[in-house]
Amino acid sequence: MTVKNRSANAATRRSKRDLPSGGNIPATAPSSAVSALESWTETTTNPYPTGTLGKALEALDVIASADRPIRFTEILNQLDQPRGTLHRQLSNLVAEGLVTVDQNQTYTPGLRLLKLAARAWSRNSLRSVAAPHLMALHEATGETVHLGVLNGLEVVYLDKVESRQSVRMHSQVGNASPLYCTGVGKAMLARLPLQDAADRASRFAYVQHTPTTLASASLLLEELEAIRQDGLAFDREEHEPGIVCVAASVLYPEGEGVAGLSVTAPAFRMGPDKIAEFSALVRQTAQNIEDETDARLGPRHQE
Amino acid sequence: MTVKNRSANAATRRSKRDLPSGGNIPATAPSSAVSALESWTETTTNPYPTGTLGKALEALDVIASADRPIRFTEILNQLDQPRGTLHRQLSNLVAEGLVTVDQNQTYTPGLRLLKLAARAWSRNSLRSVAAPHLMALHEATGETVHLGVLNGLEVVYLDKVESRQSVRMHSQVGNASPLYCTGVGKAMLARLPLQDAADRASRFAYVQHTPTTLASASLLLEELEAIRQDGLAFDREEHEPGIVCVAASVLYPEGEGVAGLSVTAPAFRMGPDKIAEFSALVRQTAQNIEDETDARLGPRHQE
DNA sequence: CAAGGTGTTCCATTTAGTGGAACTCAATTT
DNA sequence: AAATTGAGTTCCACTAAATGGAACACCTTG
Repeated sequence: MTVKNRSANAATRRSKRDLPSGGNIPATAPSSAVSALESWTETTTNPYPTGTLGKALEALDVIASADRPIRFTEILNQLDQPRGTLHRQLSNLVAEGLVTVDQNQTYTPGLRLLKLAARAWSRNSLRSVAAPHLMALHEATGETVHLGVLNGLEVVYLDKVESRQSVRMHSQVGNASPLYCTGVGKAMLARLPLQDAADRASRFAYVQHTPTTLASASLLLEELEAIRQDGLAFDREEHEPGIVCVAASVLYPEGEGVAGLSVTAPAFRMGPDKIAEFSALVRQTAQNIEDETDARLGPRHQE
Repeated sequence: MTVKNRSANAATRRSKRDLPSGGNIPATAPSSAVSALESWTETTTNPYPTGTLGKALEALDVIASADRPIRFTEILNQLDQPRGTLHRQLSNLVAEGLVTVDQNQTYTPGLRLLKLAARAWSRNSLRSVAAPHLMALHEATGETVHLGVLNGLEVVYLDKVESRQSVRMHSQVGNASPLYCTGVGKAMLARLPLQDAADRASRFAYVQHTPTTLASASLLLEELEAIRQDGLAFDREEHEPGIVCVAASVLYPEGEGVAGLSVTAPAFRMGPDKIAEFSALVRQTAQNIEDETDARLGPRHQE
């Protein structure tokens, strides 16, 4: 076979069929080693060979990332696979309901994704434990409350409570943001083992979203130290201009590691006084959730 | 190789590798023929060979359907595949972030599902066109408003606007309910070609959720006729006791076919007078959304 | 410490995914 | 109207990759 320049695949496929390091299924994000699972978080091509599944998901990712129904050839161009192959993969995705085609041969994410995610979400234990606490925090502060979990180099938001929900209702759930410029992100980073936090810190792109966005690993690490001191992280308009937040981390024992929660508000509504007031509430809420997840799992914890 | 009684697989695999009927990728749910894609909606094993992908998704489905983290063997029992095979499939799912394992070797749906679904949802064109209309309908009625789409034998809810969102916030988005006992479901069925509606009607299980649940295909078809007359469907406590709703269908031209929307409320708050009042609003809202999706696609519609 | 169960790894076998090329069908162009 | 391009689909020999039986760890339990 002619190898051409199929860089992605060539780089991807390892010798025969060995998994990350020996084939053992690693507990997800063990929060100490740089997890094998972070791969798909980044924009680079997945470095681990998951065979057919990986290919199919690459296609699915392209379709999901497109901001409109996307044509066959566009997908082809972004993936550098042979036409025949891609076509069959798409057939399969369509047959499985993960993707939808309409008459104009344009592809859109399918409803099955929604169904799967809805079940996943509603059964997520951290989320369900946290929900009432988030609600209480929202009532106490009157501001928007977020719950997020650490995922590679991102926060993925699991839940959100806001008053003026109106049009942008579910906007955040399932969304992902960088760790280095969000309150929840920094709170979670600070909770990681030092080495792990440093590893991740070294891998961010440090896109300057606003004038106050942290611009380098060293600045970030310095701030993490402060966060460790009092258990609170702040977003000072670092991600979106005019938006500030107070955040704290939650450790939950079910192996997936670190989560975080925050109260977010426009800067004009949340001055130093309010921040001080909310800080205690946020810290307390994080503690409550952590206690409850601990309790749920029972005292089999110290073994 | 010894074939054993691997019924699922045996029944699944067709001769060599032919797709549903010749291999052409069919436009999803063409709302006339019984679509190939309904398969995964039902509980029976997927009758189409999607090879590895299909197998992996079966496993994912099992994990997502479980109401708690599930162990390896439990999955194995539900799937009837060799241990080695299942193990490798799970490895792949984990490596791709679709599934998460914790220390106790229990499997949970992964965050990637949420991310994918969130992107799918936020970019869904029907949903985004409909959102402001749903909002308006909610303001006008003060009651909960749903948007759902037809998917095989189910309604999948795409959006929801309710006032007392509190704890059960996103509960419905992505959820699926049967067609025959929901307002949206019946409205959509009535909008299908007669033959198609009859086909589907013959395939429901007709579980008696409440005393008023329609109990047979003939009863359903009769009611569909009435719904076609005035374009409105009603749920008279047919799915949940004490809950009624008024629904109408929306045809949207992007190939996926039929959708529906409804106003839902407790029966005591929505008597005959209110129903009459809301009926007009519901009908009008459906019309508005339909017009707007038409307009969006431009007048290339009659060709 | 044997017995049973559960999870993981190995490897020869063969299935099923691959991908180059040929084909079809439109929409353009000459 | 014939010729050209380009997008989507199909075909099929080739081989990579999935398979699955069996052996291996590692608990837990009697």
